[in-house]
Amino acid sequence: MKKQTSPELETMRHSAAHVMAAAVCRLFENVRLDIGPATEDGFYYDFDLPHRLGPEDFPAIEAEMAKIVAEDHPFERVEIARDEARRMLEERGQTYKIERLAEIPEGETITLFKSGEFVDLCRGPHVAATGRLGAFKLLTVAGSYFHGIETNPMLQRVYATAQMTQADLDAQVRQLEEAKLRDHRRLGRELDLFSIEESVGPGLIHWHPKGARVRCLVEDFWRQEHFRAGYELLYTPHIGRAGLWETSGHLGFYRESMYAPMQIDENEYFIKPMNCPFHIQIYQGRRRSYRDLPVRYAELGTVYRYEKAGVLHGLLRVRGFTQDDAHIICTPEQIESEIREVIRFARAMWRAFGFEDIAAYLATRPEKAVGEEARWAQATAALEAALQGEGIPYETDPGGGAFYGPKIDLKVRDAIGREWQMSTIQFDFNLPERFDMTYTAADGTPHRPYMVHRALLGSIERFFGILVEHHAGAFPLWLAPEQVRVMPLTDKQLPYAQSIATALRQRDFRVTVDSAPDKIGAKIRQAQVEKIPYMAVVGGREEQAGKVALRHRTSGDLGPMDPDAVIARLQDEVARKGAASAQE
RNA sequence: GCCAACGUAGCUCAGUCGGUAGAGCAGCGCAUUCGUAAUGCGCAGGUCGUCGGUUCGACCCCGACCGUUGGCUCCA
Repeated sequence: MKKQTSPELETMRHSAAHVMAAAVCRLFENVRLDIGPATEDGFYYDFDLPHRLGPEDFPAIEAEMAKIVAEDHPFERVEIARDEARRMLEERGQTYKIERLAEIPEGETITLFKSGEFVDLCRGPHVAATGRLGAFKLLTVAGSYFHGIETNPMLQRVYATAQMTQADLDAQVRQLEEAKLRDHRRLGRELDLFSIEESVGPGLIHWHPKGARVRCLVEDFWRQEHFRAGYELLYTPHIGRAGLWETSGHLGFYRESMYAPMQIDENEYFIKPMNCPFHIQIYQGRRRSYRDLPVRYAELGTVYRYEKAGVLHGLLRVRGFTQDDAHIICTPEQIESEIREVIRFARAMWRAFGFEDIAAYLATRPEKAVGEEARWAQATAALEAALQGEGIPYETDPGGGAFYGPKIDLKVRDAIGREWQMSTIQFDFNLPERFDMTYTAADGTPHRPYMVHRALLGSIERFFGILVEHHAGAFPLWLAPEQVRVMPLTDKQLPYAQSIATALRQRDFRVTVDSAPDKIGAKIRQAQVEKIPYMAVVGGREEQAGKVALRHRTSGDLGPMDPDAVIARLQDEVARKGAASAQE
């Protein structure tokens, strides 16, 4: 996957951030600056000032920026000694900048950038002069902790965007509008897929019939593919005793994400934030031989995690969700082929759902880690070899792994170019130790198995949200909650319409009949709004000929067809799954 | 949790200066039986997020709480 912004654009955006900061300094008193980088789709600048910035300030700031652009100040790069920089910042009361200065490593050249009266400690680069900015627009203001640390003071961050030309900016605004139309929260309500009820609680999902139907289809497919790939499926409880979570270590380092315990008889129980301890119990239920390995346990396990109120977001970030979890327990000899299988599996799964563009991130051993170095090395090598063997482009994040093992995260790109991380393949050197997991090797002695957590879809809730956005609510035929709507032109064709619906239902299609006394145009509009893939219009002509006039939601009128031909066409499209949807 | 904005009918939104609310769509009823994205007429629908305060009087002003949105942090 390639970056979507060019270095020129980034430079221009960063320069725009300086201009915005300069404008804010002109308009308000006592502005202390932090930093103003370019981002993937714009830029921001963090300030601390007594005035509370709000959208009502934007027109003035934008106007001042336009003035600075018109003044066309050159961006002047000045190298400066550290002491001198410090003195200058102290004079100006730029406390955040002084801290930033202290973080610059010894020996690195310190530079300032001047544009008119505005001076900022900055590495650059910048455009030649403030007159060289493209089109820009302020977007929102948000709070942001200095350095992103909660105990630090909160700064005011102004988000903005900039493009080389006004046309590009307009295009970006259109793209934002497009994303808004695809928003799964909006479509979830409009298409009656799911809801979140204030009376029940935030972050808790209610699947309505249509959403539940899609989920069911996703899960059926998921189960079928897992059996085919040699997994065993498990169901495990939703709660477990405190002792279990002590052994697993969750109460030690994960407690703030777990819900308060409940007292049952004399014991404390916790609702599960993860499925792993239960799977391990099943593994531990009897002695395991090397001949039993690999063990592949999979579960659509619903877990509950406390998420801070401010981070909840539709289906993408919730408090109760269903992981498509699996644990692979295997010998050292098996790990490479097992990882490779998982990657293949993930890719096939994504393809079925219409996602082709995949990239990977390999995260290696952090400073603080458990487990022997040799195991880390072997596991990391296995992950890398599998990525190379499967020809998946990847970036390495050195030291980015969890303390308990290295991992690969797989990201997919959706229909409008956004990247989503869902699959994760994660070694765990911690739990096998804590639970003292073993298998008996060929030599009769106990050995410690390797354990891998993996999720393909991530969470069913989140995956469903992404699926809705990817397809803009127009599910491919195999997933559509309603696949065909039969529409009699008048009441006279109602019995014939029913017979067509029955014939399709007998072939397992999801069909309804629109028997409302509306005109055909209104029925079609309704079905289009509901994003139903096929409409079967039946009037007097069709009834006479024993046909239906098939209409597709994007291709339009397909003309009269024999019911058998319709069935053959739909069966073929269902069989092609994601491949079919890509053509739409 | 923190910063900011927001919360009016099922949905989208209007509501002037403080004098207890209105539209479109959806719903329901009646009429219409129609050829590929909206047939007409009528009816009904609200503790203005919740609680408290100010006021003769609060959708409107103030406070607290709940929720939503955009961020910060973290992640599936």
